[in-house]
Amino acid sequence: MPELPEVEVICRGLLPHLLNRSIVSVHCSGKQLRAPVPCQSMQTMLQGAEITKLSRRAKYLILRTKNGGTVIIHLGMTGNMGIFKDGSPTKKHDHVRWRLDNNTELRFNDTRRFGAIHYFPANNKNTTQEIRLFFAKTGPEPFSRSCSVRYFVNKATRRTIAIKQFIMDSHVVAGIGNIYANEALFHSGIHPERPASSLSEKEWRRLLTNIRKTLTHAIECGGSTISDFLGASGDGGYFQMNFRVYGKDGEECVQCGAFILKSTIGGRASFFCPVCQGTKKEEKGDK
DNA sequence: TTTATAACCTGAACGC
DNA sequence: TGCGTTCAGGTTATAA
Repeated sequence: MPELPEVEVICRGLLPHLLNRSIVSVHCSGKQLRAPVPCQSMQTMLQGAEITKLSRRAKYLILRTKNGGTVIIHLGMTGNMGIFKDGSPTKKHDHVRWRLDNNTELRFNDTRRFGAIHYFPANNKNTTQEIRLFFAKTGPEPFSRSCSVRYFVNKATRRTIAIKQFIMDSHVVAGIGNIYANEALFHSGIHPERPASSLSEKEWRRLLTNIRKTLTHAIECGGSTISDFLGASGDGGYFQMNFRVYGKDGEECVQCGAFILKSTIGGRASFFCPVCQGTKKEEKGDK
């Protein structure tokens, strides 16, 4: 389940294999992802296009070509990308293959087809504007300066939604999924069901610090391997060894020894320590 | 405007 | 062993 760290790891892993390479052809499985794959336009417009940039925004990979075309890829729940030798056996659920000029292929594999591929053609004068619009509602990157304590305090004003759902909302802040929301809240000692507006400035500072620390550490570890995710190298990450609460229900808390509890918040499995993370109500005297 | 929920999808795990 | 059910979860659309 690729979240920001996993997408960042894939991006860094793919970059040296893609930069300055030209796309020879594009092949699609014909199966629809979350949105229809723009196969025909990619086949027409990307042929011979040189890749000049690969970057990440939120949980999206952005591939740019010299002729101005842009491919935006979301890995969904089970999506993965990797470089393979041309002609090597394809796997079930390989949905898009970009053949490169050095006898390799960039492949997009997605078992559950929750992923998405968007293509903004080179000859469209409004491409830059369209891409800007595409990300217009996406919140700031957790590492950016605009993602500050003040930003969160303002954004959370009068919001009664659970803090865990709030930080997982991509319109609020980009890239935080279920795993890292659970972990960051644990490290901050904040109950996941606390209303977003109930956090004090001090708690927001602690939470923002821990979101950044958790994401940074996960990137350094190569992400987390939870059933589906493999980095661009084909190796799994090992951040899951650092999980303190995620998937640990019934186990003892590493800090206090209490049993980790599991509940459903916003339809998502949520894990927390009932002692270290206090209660659903705001901390006394912490406002 | 905010919140809640359903839908999309496949495979693993589980119970019978 | 085989079948049916449940669960996992990011994003979007829709309803309340």
